[in-house]
Amino acid sequence: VMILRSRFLDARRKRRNFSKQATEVLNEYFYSHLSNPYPSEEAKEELAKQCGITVSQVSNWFGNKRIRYKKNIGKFQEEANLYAMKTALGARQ
Amino acid sequence: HKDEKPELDPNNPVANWIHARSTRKKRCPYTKYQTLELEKEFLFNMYLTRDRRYEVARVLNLTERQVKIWFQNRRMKMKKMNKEKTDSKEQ
DNA sequence: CCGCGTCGTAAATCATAGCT
DNA sequence: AAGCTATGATTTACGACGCG
Repeated sequence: VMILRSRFLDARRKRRNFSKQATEVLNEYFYSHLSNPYPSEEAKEELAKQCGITVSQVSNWFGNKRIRYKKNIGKFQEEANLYAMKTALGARQ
Repeated sequence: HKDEKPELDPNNPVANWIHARSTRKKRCPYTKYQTLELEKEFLFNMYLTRDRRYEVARVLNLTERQVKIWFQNRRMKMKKMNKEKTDSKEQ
């Protein structure tokens, strides 16, 4: 318990980038809902659980992602194609 | 197919997103002094009376609308902080 | 109908983690 | 190691909707 507690406090003191896997999950949702990338509260909770982050952090991530994507779609084209392909392959099974 | 969304323009995915109106005032960060005074007022009471709002706005050179919105945002911030505190407490 | 409440968000900005 | 950029968080400002 103390370990978990101190880990939480440390995490607040020092921001860490999210794990590769977490970012993967968030990007998959983002690009597979590109025409409406606004997860419901329930969807946010599910994403938070999958990513091991809080719902607030999921909201922050989507807010940042939407505005940064919109501001420079070209920069994200490669990433968009990658995840589009990923979900297309995933949909086959 | 599971295309339940009426995709209007596949070439412009952003078209359907929420966009701020062009008339929206650009965000203008408040000074340390303004923020400090607003925090002091918030400590005094989380909700403004009409004449406190007028007075705070006058002293800080903000509009009454800005002061009103600052308090609204500040209450939401407090709520978020409380939630995080209680969330970490249980288990 | 008004005015202020919350909720969710846009957009700008802040802070700094982590590359190059 | 320094500088730079990407990334997560926070700060203003609204739109949508609710209540009295």
